[in-house]
Amino acid sequence: MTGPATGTDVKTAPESTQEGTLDEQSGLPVSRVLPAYQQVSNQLQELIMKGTLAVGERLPAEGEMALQFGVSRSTVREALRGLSSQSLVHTKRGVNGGTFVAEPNPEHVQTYLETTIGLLSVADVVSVDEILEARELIEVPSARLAAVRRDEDQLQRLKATLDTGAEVDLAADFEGHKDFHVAVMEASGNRLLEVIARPMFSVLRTRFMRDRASPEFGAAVDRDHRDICDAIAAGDAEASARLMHNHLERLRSMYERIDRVAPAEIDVETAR
Amino acid sequence: MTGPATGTDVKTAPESTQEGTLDEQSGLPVSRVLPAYQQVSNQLQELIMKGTLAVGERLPAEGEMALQFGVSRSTVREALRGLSSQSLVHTKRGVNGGTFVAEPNPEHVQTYLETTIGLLSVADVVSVDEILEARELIEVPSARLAAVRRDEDQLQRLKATLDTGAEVDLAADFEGHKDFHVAVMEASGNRLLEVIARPMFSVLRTRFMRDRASPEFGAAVDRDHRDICDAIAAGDAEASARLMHNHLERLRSMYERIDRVAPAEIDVETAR
DNA sequence: TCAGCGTAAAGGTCAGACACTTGAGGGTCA
DNA sequence: TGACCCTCAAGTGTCTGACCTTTACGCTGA
Repeated sequence: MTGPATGTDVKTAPESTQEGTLDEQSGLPVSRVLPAYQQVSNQLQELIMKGTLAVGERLPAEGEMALQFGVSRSTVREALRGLSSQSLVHTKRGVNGGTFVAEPNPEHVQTYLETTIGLLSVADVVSVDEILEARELIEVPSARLAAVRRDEDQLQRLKATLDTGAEVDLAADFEGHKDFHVAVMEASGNRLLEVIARPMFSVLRTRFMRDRASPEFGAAVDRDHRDICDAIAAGDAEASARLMHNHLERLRSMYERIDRVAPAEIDVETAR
Repeated sequence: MTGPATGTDVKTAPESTQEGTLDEQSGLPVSRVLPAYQQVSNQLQELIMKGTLAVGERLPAEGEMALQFGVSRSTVREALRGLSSQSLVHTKRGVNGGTFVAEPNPEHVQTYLETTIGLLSVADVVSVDEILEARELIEVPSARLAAVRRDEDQLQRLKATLDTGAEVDLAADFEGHKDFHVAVMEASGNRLLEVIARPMFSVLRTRFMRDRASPEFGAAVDRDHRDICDAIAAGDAEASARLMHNHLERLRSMYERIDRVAPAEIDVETAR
């Protein structure tokens, strides 16, 4: 079993700890000792990152870890809460319950990025323009890749996001619009890009509600989507990229119009 | 003041809670009630995201929150640990200490992404190829943007990453290589892209150690950097993009060669 | 064979106590 | 008057030890 904690008494190790802030001989606002829960958390995180604790492996029970680290169970629990909110571990109750090393999961990353980019955006650390630009940088080449790589399955799913016809209600329609872009990302065959791009959609969608968009606009968006889909289906990489570019330009102009009318109206739900 | 917690007794609200897993009528592995610390954490997070709790604002003391939420202090602390490990809050000890809503900070996001992408990579959820591809998608247009947007300051910093001459030791040299790419990202003027791209550098650097690269290779890399820098200085967008593309191709071929020799050797520190 | 029950292991929660940090305010001395 | 030190209090950090809740597993009896 080789318990993960190597009997390192946490308390007796306040030597070379570094904090989130500056340190290094300018020692002004830095308290030399990290809280015990931080140290425990760091040590466990390191063990996980190094692979010493394999994915899926069960950590010792909280009480045992407390003994091994030489701290109380509460301290261990606080450390664990931090790790679990980073999705590095997850816990199960009951017999055969315990704390397990979580398998890395893109969805968690997306959730995190969504809230974080959202916060960066409302705090104006990054502007909507920057998000739009980043989105374009990623989505245009993605469309190009999708045209070349998409398999039959992905193409079907892509088409399915358009198949809602014209008679469905607006809400579902706009959900479909988002799904379209997600489907393109998926067809691009690069999961990392997908993980990064999806949160951007969400943030933009949250910042601008769809209700501002006119029906004609919605129709234009729909047409764009169909054109892009056709290009991807035909395997025409350049056309896909070009059409996606134009499409995003259209969206950008809409965002800008909305932003002029109601600058930075936050948290209103839905939009494209 | 309006305490953030609206007196909602956590315990009396196990109704429509949803868990991270499935729910919705397939109720097999889902326990209906979220742990109290989760509920507290969720409520606080919502207050922060909605802006009800402003950035920099101080939350009530742990004991007070415990009263307001109707839970024990330990439960509140566990909730807080989760939030603080997501960098949503931070705590300070001493008089005038407490828990404060953290201002969104790109560095935290980068740290998180670095560990996460690293894990996704070693777990083979995303391949090195995908990271390289994503990097290229982001860095090539970034070079293009940098050529157009860079101000004098950024240009100086960019040049500074090259100025190490030829006589410095290898380690510093390779640090400089990384700095070069960071400087290009910075000159692109899009902080979101920077936040996303930097962790990719780090992950790649961690997966491949520099020692495998021959000296001639290092020289070639250096030449590439200088050429790119010149193009950016000249404001030649297309040349910048093209040169960056070629440069990344060169790097990719190196990564591939290394990977053939020593597939997936992890955590050896340094590389380009 | 199978339903039902009991049990024990492990996480979840609580209460209360004490230790440690650190800014503020006041007092002292030059 | 001004610099320094001391003390105090608020608030986080940590510990202890108890009890509750969840849940897989195995035993028991029909």
